[in-house]
Amino acid sequence: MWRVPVLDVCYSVSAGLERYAAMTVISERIDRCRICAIRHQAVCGALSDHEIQALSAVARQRVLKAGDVIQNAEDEVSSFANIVSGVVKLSKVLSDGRQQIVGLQFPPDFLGRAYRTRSPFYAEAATDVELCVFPKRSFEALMADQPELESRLFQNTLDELDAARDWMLLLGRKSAAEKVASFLALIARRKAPALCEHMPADTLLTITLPLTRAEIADYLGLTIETVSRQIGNLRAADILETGANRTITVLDYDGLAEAAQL
Amino acid sequence: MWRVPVLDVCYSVSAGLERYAAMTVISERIDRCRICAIRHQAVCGALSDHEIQALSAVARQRVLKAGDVIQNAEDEVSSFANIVSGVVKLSKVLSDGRQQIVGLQFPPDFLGRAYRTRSPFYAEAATDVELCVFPKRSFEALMADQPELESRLFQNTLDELDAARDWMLLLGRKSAAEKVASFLALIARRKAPALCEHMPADTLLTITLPLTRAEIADYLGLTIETVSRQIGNLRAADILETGANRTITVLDYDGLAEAAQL
DNA sequence: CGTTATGTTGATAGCCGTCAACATACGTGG
DNA sequence: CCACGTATGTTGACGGCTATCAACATAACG
Repeated sequence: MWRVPVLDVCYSVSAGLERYAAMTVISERIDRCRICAIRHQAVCGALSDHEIQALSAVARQRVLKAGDVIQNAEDEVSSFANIVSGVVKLSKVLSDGRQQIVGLQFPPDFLGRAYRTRSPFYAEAATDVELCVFPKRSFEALMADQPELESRLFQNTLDELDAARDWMLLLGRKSAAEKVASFLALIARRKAPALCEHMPADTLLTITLPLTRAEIADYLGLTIETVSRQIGNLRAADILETGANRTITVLDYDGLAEAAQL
Repeated sequence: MWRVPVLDVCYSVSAGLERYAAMTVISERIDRCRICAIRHQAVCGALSDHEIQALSAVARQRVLKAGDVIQNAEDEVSSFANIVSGVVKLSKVLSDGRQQIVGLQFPPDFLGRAYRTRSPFYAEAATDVELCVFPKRSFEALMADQPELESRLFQNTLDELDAARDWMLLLGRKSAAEKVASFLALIARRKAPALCEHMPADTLLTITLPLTRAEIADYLGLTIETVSRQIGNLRAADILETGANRTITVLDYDGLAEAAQL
C-alpha cells in the first residue's frame, strides 16, 4: 500500500569520484577552495586563507547523480560535506514503508553532524549533486581551534531547526491545496528571491522542480494523486503553467503565496 | 472554525518574580547554582565552579503558572533560560488561528536562541514552570570565553532538530491512532524511561499529562474530538486506564509502542 | 452551589487516500 | 532516428478517515 523506499541503490559514485581524483593534481587542490562558488556563503567562509588551504588539502569533490544514496539511516558517518550544487533530500521511513522527507538541502548547506557518529535519517541526491567532502577528523580538528567554524555550523543548525518547525506547521495544519502552494512558493523563492519580493506585472518565473511528484508527496505528507490534482487546480486558477521536464512557470506569485497561507 | 490562540494573556509572572527576588539575599544567590537540581544535566554543566558563581550572580529564578506566556512570536528576546521544572510548549499560529505546537520542552532544556534577536514562535508554560533566567548579554559574554558552553548549546539544538524531524514523520505520515499512541508513549518515556525499557508484567505506570486535550490536538495536528476518541479506543483495548485530573495509567507499554508504530 | 472550562460521545459531511485506467516522458537498444 | 519498455504524471470513481457540528457529562474553581 505504500511505496517501498529504494534503499538498495549502490554507491555508484565511487567510480566517478576516483576518476576525478586521478585527474586532480596537488596544485589544483590547494587552490580549489579559493575559486569555489560557495566559498563565502558556506561554513568554510569562517576560515582564513591559510586555514582554508589546510582544509583544501583534505577536501574531495564528489559528483552524484539523481537518486544516488549519500547515507542510509543508522549508517556510521565518517565525513562532512558542503553542497556545491544540486539538491539533497533527507528522509525518514516507517517500518511499513511510509516515508517522510524531513529536510531539503540546497547549496551552500552543510551535510553531516558534529557530536554524532550515526545518521538519524536517509540522505539521497534529489538532482545531480556536487559535494565537497571533508574527512570528519580533519574537519573536527580544524573546528577545535577555530571556534568561529563551530559557530557557523551552529547557526546553520538553527536555520534548519527553524525550517523544520515551519514545516511542522504545514504538515499538521495546512490543507492539501495550501501544502502544494507552499512547496511551489518555497522553490520559487529559492530560485529567484528578488523576483518573489516584488514581481513586475508581466514577468515569467520559470523553474524546474527538483523533485518528482512522489517526492513532493513525501515532503508534504500527501499522495502523488493529490499533488497532481492540486497543481492542476493552480493551473486552472491561472496562478501557474506547467511545461515538460518538471518545469512550471509562475504567473502570479502573490496568488501563489496567498493560496499557501504564507 | 479554529480556536483563536490566547495571545492576550498578560505577563502575570512579574508579580511573582519580584516577590521572589525580594526574598532572595546575595549569599543565597551565589550558591544557588551549586545546589541546583539540574546543575549537571543542563548547559551550565559545562562551567567550572568559579564560572558558575559568575552566572549565579546574574541568574534570576522565575516562577510561572500554567498558561503564562513566556514570549510572543516576533518578540525581542533579551534573556535565556533553563527549565528547572515543568513543561513549556512552543507553538506557531496561522493567520486564521490554526495552531501547531512545534516543540515541548522539559527540564533541563534550554530556552532562547543564540544569534537571533527575535523569537520565531510563541512560548507558553504548559504546566506550572520554574525557570532560571539569565540576561542574554551576560550569558553571551560567558559563552565567548567558554567554547564548551557553546558546544553544549549546539548539542542541545541538534537534539531539538532530531526531535522536530521525528515529529515531522508523525505529522505527515501517521494515522490519528498512531499519533495519539506516540504522544502517550513519549510522555511515558519521559516519566519513567527505565520502566518503559522493560516493564514487569504487573506494573502500573501512572502519569499526569502535561497538556489539555486541545493542546494535545495542536501537538498532533488533530482535533480534540479525535484525540478523545483515540484515547477511548486505547482504553477499550486495555492498553491504558484513565483517571481524573489528566492522569492515565499505562497497563501495556509494549502494546502502546506497537500502536504508535515506534 | 453555580459557573465556566474541559472532556466525551454521536451523527453527518467532506477532504483526501485508494484503486484503476490512461497519457506522456524518458532511456535504451536496434 | 525510431521502436519499445519503463518510469512518471494525469484523471476519474469511490470509500474511509477525520473534521465538523451538536448535545451532554464531568471536573475545576470561586
